Amino acid sequence: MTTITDPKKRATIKDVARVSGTSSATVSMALRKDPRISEETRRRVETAAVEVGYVYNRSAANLRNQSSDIIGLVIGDIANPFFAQLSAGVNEVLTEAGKMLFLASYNEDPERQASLLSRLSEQSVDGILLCPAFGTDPAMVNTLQQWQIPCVQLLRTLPDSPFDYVSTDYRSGIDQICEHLIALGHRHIAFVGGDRLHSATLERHQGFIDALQRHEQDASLIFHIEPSRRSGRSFVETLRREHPEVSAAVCFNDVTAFGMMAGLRRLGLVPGRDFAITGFDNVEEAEDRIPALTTIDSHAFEMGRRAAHMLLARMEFPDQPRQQHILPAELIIRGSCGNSGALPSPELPGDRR
Amino acid sequence: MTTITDPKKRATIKDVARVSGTSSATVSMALRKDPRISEETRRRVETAAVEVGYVYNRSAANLRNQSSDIIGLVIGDIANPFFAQLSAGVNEVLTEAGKMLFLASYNEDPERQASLLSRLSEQSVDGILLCPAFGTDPAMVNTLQQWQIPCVQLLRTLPDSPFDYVSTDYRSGIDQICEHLIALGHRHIAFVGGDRLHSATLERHQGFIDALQRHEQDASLIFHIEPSRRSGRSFVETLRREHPEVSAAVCFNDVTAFGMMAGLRRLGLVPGRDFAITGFDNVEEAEDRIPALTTIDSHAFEMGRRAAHMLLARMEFPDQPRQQHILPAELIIRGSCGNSGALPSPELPGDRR
DNA sequence: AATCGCCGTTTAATCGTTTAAATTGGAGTT
DNA sequence: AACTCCAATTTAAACGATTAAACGGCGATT
Repeated sequence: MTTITDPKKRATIKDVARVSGTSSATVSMALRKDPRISEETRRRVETAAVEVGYVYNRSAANLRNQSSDIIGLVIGDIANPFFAQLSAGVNEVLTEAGKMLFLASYNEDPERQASLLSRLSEQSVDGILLCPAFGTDPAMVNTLQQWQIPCVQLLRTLPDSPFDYVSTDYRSGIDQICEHLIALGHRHIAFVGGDRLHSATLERHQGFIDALQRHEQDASLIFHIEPSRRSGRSFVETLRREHPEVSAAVCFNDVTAFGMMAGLRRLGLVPGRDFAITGFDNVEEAEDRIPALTTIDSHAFEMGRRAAHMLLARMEFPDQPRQQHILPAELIIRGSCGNSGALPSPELPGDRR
Repeated sequence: MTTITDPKKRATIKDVARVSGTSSATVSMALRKDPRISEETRRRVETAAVEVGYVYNRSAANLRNQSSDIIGLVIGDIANPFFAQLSAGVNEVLTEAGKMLFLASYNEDPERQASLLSRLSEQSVDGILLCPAFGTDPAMVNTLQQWQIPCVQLLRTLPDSPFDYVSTDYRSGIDQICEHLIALGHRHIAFVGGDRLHSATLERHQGFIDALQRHEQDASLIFHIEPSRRSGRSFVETLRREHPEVSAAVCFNDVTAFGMMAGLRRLGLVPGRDFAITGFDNVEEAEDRIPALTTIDSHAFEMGRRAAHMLLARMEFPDQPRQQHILPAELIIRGSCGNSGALPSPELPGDRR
């Protein structure tokens, strides 16, 4: 019914101009509701746009505007529930702000990270949320600065980074956990998990060492296994064999703790009674495990939201002073360390019979 | 040291042309290693590009090429570990193919889905991976077709959809589960979870009804609660009160099953002994729960990979016949239904004392 | 009646890359 | 010497939206 030049190609503002009897400039302004265009013309343009099935071409607009309304989210692994939660928080804020999200998951490979970052700069993304890989080339910081893309860093630091930063207080979190375990009477505590020594690992180590030394305990039992369920499970045997005196394990994160709990059961030990286990993150599963896991809430979703807000602010005011926000680590005491009032309890009715 | 016109603005092929003493066309071709450009010139161009800090401008290239090397992944909720796994699979294949990934998570809101899809078309994405929301306007299918964007549908069907499709055999999965439960002697079985009646829910219902009717059992106990941990947990009480005869629950997914297991414990019941529970998905947690969860593996990661491959194929051959791939549902028998040889077992050593 | 101002619209240049077509400079043929 | 051919490069025209500047028309002012 309409006069589109070629049904194969998508309609442009010129087509809309032709059908509405105006010029392309008018169409451009009308569609963006520029007050300089009269109400009446605007309506005419709008109906014409619908009629020809006009679809806004952002590539063209981006080229002209030197911007894209796209944000890049650069993370280690989207399959990790922690990052997934974080992404959901980021997504919520950015959707509201009308931005699209590039998911750049580099699988903990710094080279892939580098190529993803280049790609983002080629796309003229308006901003980057970066959780840098362990092994990131320190020169990357300069490169990012040269690109002049607003950037907020997450969870892991980089040497001499000038970027805004959002994280959880890992050090204090682990410190609190250790204090809790020491108060419960544990005298031989191990730290388990964290094979990549980025800041998120080192800060945990620091918290561990601080607390143990404060109480004049041995802080040398740090084991660098991959922080996963599988590794946690198989590591238990090694730990029991080589360090039978250890009565409590501070795990890098919740999944490592779950793995260790399973490993203990396999050896006939009951976590929370025969051995204390703690986690970090407070994923959903932590609450209804048996025993429920004592852990630190790291507020992944909220952190994603914060970081996104911070990036939007940085985009608006590129020259404002560097922002930094460390979310407090919140200790959540449940049953996995025993003697805390949570064990034995109705959570384990099966054990009673 | 170099002659960039304005240090504020990023260098273009023209800058590279000037510095290398060639033309912009030569630069364009040289950088893409077009064989028409001599080896020597290419090298000259390449060093000049590095010298001026040239960054490829994809907005410009996209405009000219009418393509973007971007794929849109449209899903319900990235925080859902199932979708997170799926995304990881998609990401793996697409990264390898040099595509970027738009994460479009619509939070189970069909309107947000619609606006995300428009946005994707505006961006001229090269393809879309769509897991459609419950409540998707049936006209959306036509709209998508008009946009002429290659599209692969995931997990959920749409009426009269012409798109390629990848999913798991939900129906057969639930059917197998029911057969298993019936063989174990259960005579009053409930289906729990699935508040949105998209195909992924209806197919499960169908499997449930098929199997139960085949054995002349009552197939009417279908409860439409939100398929989450929390809902599963609180639903147990209702179920026990209103249908005390029910001895087994077929859950919509694993997390609902975990919730129900926790709910049972709270009532002093031991899942796998006093009541049978099954899940769907086989998330990591299913394996080291106590008791371990009998479930169906739905291969989320692999499904993501498949869908991505299918989309790439569709992009290459837009006119090939419609592809469809239903991954077989694989029943994994563990301890949560009792009497299956898995209970009592060394998995529950704590109970023995 | 001439001038000014203003509103609504159009003209035309621009963003940076790609590519069909034109051009240049040799080498090879007759 | 005049020709063709070919390879290597350049010219110039797109792609579609944006926007500064120009324009036309009309009412108000002097």
